[in-house]
Formats: sequence, structure tokens, C-alpha cells
Amino acid sequence: MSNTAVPKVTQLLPPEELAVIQSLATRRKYRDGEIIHERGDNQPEIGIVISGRIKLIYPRSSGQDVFSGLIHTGQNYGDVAVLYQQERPQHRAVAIGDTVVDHIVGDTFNRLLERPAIVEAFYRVASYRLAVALEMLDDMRMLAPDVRLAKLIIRMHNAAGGTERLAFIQEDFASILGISSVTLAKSLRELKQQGLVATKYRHLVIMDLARLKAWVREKDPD
Amino acid sequence: MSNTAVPKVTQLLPPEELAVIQSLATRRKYRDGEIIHERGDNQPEIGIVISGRIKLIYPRSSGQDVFSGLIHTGQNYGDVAVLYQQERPQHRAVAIGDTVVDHIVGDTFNRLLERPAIVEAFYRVASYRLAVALEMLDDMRMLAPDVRLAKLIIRMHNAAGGTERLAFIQEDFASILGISSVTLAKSLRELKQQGLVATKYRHLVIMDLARLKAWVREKDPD
DNA sequence: ATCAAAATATAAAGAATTTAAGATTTGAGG
DNA sequence: CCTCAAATCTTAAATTCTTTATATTTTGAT
Repeated sequence: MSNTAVPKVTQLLPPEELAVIQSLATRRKYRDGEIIHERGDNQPEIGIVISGRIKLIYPRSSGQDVFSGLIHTGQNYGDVAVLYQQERPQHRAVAIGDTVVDHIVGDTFNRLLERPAIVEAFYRVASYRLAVALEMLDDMRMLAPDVRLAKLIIRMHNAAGGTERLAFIQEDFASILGISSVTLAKSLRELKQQGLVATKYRHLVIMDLARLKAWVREKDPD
Repeated sequence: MSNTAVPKVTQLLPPEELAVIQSLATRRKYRDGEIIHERGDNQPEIGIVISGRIKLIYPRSSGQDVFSGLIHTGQNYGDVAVLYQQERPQHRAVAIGDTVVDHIVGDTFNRLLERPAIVEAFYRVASYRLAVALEMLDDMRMLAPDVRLAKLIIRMHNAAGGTERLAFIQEDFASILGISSVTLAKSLRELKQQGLVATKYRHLVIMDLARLKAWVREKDPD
């Protein structure tokens, strides 16, 4: 799973179907860090990421922001909320880098579901995201923080299209894994000592992907 | 989300489409505890649960079996593996009670995807499962074991169609939550002291659902 | 070039969790 | 009805994780 390319609605759809969607969508541009929508906003919408990336944040009343997930270029989000008529989006959506999003209101999306090719494209993306989420849940149940960190790094490497450089602060990694920054630092120390990754300011570099994967297999043979 | 009814392909599909699927499926019966397929078996297949329930297990080389998820009557599973051409199923599937499953081999399922109503039904189930999985991931990142247990109990209550009686051993709850049985017992003690649930042999009874939900809201206001 | 803010790194104390072990309870099958 | 394996419950020690605190490093803004 972690080696499969991330499927994208923009690639899965025939050009004419993509054109139909885009004729009904509102395109907006966002700058790095700009809030696309807030948790609890008015109505849920579908968003298709045309370029850039989006991070989903769960803001807590304590003030802590939990990093919940990433939506990559070509992927969509919000379909679950629309399909199950949730009143409000669960997460804050924030642009990572310059990001362009096509917005489709719920009613329009429901009408688009009459077009088979569109349903199939969204189905494939949702399935993939389900597979990733189920794998992460299994990991959280079974694996130690350091192994989960290594798997997360590999997953993010694939999702980013093969970059060795992952531009996230350590707090982001900790938040995604649901561990404290101290535990994250400890896990990173382990990976650094093995020469598998290097930590820089505001980003992390994979030094030896093959050995990183081998290390994961050794620690988690299942 | 946790209040929404579990969507089922068997209900979402028009009867004639369901008939098409079933004409191509192999129906098999399983008894309580019977293994439907093993992790790592030959080829992944789609399964539609006609009656009964299935639990998905992740067997570890250590001998420990991790409880990974439940597939309820009317739901399907295995589509993710077929869509992304995984060679082998990730989980062992085990029948809970007498269970009837329609099996569809991967190639057949791929051909069925030409039928729009079928794709839409599977899309809706996958979306729902994605929503539940993402919520569980957020819970694992943010919440203490006792709150996660309470939310799990509420979720299982809904999924089971409203029963107050959840027939799982404590080790199952612990395994789903990814915590030890000692921590689970501690969390259960808390819920029992509040009079929210009662623990019996091989099952658990919800004593006051409304107050259980209120307790969760109090502990997790977000 | 300097300074302030943000991010990284590390240490120590306290809290929570796991592991391990034993005692008790339950109910299914003979 | 009795037996016994499975499940529950409890405790204690060992471990891990979080919290809190502090020092250092890096970067962007002035």
C-alpha cells in the first residue's frame, strides 16, 4: 500500500468529465498558511486540489491544533461530509504553499453523482484514502512510535511524489502520530543515529530510503 | 457521524443490480468463529455480508491477534485490496455468529464497476467507512483511553442497530483501542462507577446511553 | 548585521501504560 | 450438577510517555 502512487480524481477522470466538474466549480487561490475553511463553518463543500496541498487541522478548545491529514494535488476532500449530510466540516483546511482549489457546493456534487465516471473517480480516491487510514489505525494499535514515524516518513515521501525532503516541523510529525514532541525527538534521534534521516530546520531529509524501509521491515516483520 | 446509520450496499443497490451481483457471486455460510479467509491468502476477493458479521484480525508473528475492525450485515469489504491490486488480504476475516457471505472474485468485481449503480453503492459504503476511520484516527491522537472507550461503545451500539448488549470480550475492546487489558479494565471501572455501563462475562451492557453520550461530551467538548 | 520569534534538542520529575503474575468468577459441556 | 478452560479482575514492578523547563540553533524581519 505504502508503495502505491496516490490516485487523483484529476487523472482518473476523462477530460470531458473533468470539464463538466470545473464548469460547475468555483476556483480560488490561497497562499501558504491561508485558511481555506474553518472547522464548524456554514456548509460542507467538496474541494478538489488543482495545485499545492492542503492540511487538515483539528483545532481543540485547549488551543492545541492537531494535524489530522493531508490532501495532495489532484485529490479531493469533503465528499464524506456532503454524502452523509454533516452540517459542518470537522476540520480546518489550510493551504500548504500556493494552492489552487476548485470548490463545489454540496447540492451540485450530489447532482454530479449521476455521472458514472465521476462517481468512479471519487470512489477510487476514497478507497485509497480508506486503505491508508486503516493501515494507520493498525499501526497505531500495534507499533512503537519510532516505527510509526519511519512508516509515516515513507508514506509522506511517496505521497509527495518521491521527494527526499519533507518540509514539516517536528511538531507536525508528532501531531500526526499523536505523540508528544519529546517522544518524537527521541524517535528521530534513533533514526538519525542509524543514518536513515537527517533533521534540519523546518524540514527533514531522508538519507537512505532503502535502508529506512529495511529498518521498518526488521522492526515490524508482520 | 457516530449517530448515522451504517450504510449497506444491499440496501443502497436497486434490486436488479443486486441480482446481477448475486448471480456472479458465490454464497457461503460460516459458523461462529470460522475463518473466512486468512491474512496473506492467495487472491483478494470482495465479500458482501448477507447476514451475520465479520471481524477483521491482524495476526502478529508474536502470536498476538489484533482486532482491526468489523464488517456489518449489508456491508462489503475487500474492495480496497482489489482496486489497488494488492496481492494478498491484509487481515484474517472471522465470522461472528452464523454468517453468510457472497464472494466475488477480483476480475468479476472490476467488470461490475462498469455498472454505475454498483459503483455508487460501493462508493457510499467506502465513504462512510473512511469517515469512521478518520474519526477514530483523530480520537487516537487526541483522547484519553476512557473517552475513546466510551466513544467506541457508542459507535458499536449504533453499528449493531441499537443493542444495549455488546457481545465482545474485554480483550477485544482493548485490541481495537490499541491499549492493554489493564488500561481497558481501568477505563471500564471509571464508566462502571458512573453507572454508564455494566460488565458481564463475555459482554458489556450500556446502562444509560444518554448519560454515556453526555459524559463523552463533557470529557471531549471539541 | 542584529534581534526576536520559531524550531530544535535535551534533561529531569511525575504520570500513565505495559508487562507479568496470580486470584477469582463465569458458564458451557460432559 | 460438576468440572474446567476461558475470561475477568487486581496488584506490583518495570517501562514508556508526558509535562515542564532550559539552552541552543536557525531563520526572517527590521
